[in-house]
Amino acid sequence: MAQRKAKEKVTIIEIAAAAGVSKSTVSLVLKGSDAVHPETRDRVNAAIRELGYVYNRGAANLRQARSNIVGMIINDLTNPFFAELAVGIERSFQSAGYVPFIANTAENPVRQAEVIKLMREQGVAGLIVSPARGTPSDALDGLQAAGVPVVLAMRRLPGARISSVVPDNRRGARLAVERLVELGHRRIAFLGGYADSVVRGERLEGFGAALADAGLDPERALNIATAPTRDGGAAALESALTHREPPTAALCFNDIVAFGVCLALRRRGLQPGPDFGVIGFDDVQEAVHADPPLTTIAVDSMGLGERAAQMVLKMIEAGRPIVEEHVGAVHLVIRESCGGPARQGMEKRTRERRA
Amino acid sequence: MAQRKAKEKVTIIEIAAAAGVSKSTVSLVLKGSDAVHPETRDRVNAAIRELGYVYNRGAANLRQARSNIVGMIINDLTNPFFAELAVGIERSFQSAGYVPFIANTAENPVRQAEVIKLMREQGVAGLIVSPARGTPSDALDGLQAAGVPVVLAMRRLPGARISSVVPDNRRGARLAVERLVELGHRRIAFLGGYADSVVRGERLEGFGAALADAGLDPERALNIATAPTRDGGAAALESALTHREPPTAALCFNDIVAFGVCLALRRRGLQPGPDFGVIGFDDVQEAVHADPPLTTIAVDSMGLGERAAQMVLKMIEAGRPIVEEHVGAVHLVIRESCGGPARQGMEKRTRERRA
DNA sequence: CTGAAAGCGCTTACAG
DNA sequence: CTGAAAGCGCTTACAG
Repeated sequence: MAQRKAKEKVTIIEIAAAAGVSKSTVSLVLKGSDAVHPETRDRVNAAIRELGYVYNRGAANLRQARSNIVGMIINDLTNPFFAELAVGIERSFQSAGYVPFIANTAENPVRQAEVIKLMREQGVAGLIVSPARGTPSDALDGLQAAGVPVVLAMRRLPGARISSVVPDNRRGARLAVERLVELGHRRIAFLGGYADSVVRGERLEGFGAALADAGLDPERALNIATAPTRDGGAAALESALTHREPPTAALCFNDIVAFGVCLALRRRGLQPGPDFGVIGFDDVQEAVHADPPLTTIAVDSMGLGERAAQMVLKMIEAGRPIVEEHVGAVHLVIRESCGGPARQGMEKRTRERRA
Repeated sequence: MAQRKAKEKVTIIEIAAAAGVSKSTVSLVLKGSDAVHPETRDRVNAAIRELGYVYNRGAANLRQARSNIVGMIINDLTNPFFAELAVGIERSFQSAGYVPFIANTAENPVRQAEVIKLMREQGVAGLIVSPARGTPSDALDGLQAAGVPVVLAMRRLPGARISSVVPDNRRGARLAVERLVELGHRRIAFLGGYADSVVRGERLEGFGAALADAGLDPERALNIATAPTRDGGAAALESALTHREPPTAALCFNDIVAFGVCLALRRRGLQPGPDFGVIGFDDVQEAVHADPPLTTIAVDSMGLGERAAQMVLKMIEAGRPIVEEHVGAVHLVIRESCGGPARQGMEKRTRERRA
């Protein structure tokens, strides 16, 4: 019995006794109230140090009926793009005095449901979720109905009335197409990504709109859906090139797909850039080191994470749900994979924030 | 007041009333006790569903004096190598019925100390930490003394009596050197990584021992410490090549450094592999897609994560600290960057587990 | 500025 | 198999 824990747990009662005050006073000191005499405060703090007191947040939260823990649920933590989102979120919450907990769903909606339940049982004050693929649009309804602030990050849930923070996918795709058109391309394909992905839908929309604005027919543009992987990208390119009117350039669903496209291109002896224009999406860390360095649409995932956290914080403060959609700015980072001169300046601007 | 939360919180008291039983019975149902009459159980469960009851883990943990939350503290979540570790840990804990929470320290020992404190206040039943660079060896002493199971992952803390799960760095380095020697190299350098890193020390030890076994003088081998980054790798290579007796191959501190070395090599018109042997360490996801595909030492980070979780679980169950060191197997993955024929078979074996 | 008392939502013996 | 009572470690009015 005594060996279970090295020490008995010390509570505010012991602290109160040691400092010669009441529990209430200790509690006030703990929360930094200035209604306590400085000398008393020092005495209490000394006792806390001496006895090795550890604050019990569970007990505090129970009484307070509000917790300082917030959660974030991420679809794929091994993907640096989402890991950065998580880090941005974490940072904002931490500096606001909240305790952020991260959970990973590995793109599994079932696991996601479990994690949501757990977070709720843990009494989170708010939640940010980057939903797993295939998340039903009512997955967060229970939480919302219970008054827990929720915001969606990176991926919207069609049909759900939930705040979201997503990059401007349409505009990003448009910027890419405009660049390609500027370089003289007329047959531009959209390559890779699952057909049912909401994000892909948005990117495809921007793609089509930009094509139309350039006087090109979106209907005739090749649109090939595949897994959002390197292999998927390679397969998409192969398929595109067998077309009777093969494209001369492509906007890829994301950078990973673009890497696959470049790979397949080189396998065929074609050089990404001069021989076939390739533009990615996301500007993952690898993009700048790829061969050739990838032209892509930069999405500031860490910044979006911070924004999402701020939205949750705002709702917690307001004490009521606020539904708002934040669409984050994106910009074209010109490197070498789309042909034309690489402009070092733009690339620097994006990368420096990492340091 | 009524608008703060959409619903009043429903507790087991309401459930008990609705089901016509006492609180205790509801509690038993909640924990799946089989001492409750099936019919009663169903009645309680129905009430739970109808009233939208949410279990309050904080309250439960308070009374139980044991919690089901476990924590993991990761030095750099944006590094996929560590993200995979986290995912492995999470998976094991989850299937054991624990609620794992992840926190990121961004290699900052100060932040790490805060996070440790927070986790402790939250009442974690156990903790896994992949320590930030520069973590003092007594950083976890408080937790340990309080009887909280702790295990170190990936990085040991010299001088601390804490369980750890780390890859076999010495053996990995040895395998790499043996391969290089086998390919005919005699002047082999060790490139990159911070000089004060414990991991680097271990890898360097294996490097030296293997050199000695091959009849080469470890003292004469070039050993250049730099930041563990691409730039660091490139700089290390440049510096190595200016040496009066330049190496013909290198074992790099990790894969990222190796990428930098390859980059610098190509910049000089040298081809990694045929012209200069390069071996990395870790086998990050990028390694297989690099140009050329990187020969490296595979470290199963997800597997190490699972192992670390099991150790924590074991300690929780035992109710007392157990100090043990697990050294995870590593193996050489031969690709193209070290010259010689690439053996596809071996590579496959490593990669398939990801799927 | 400080103290006594009640209560947050559960679990845990202990009766029955 | 079920119920009444106490208690986990805090915070919160409310007195003084």
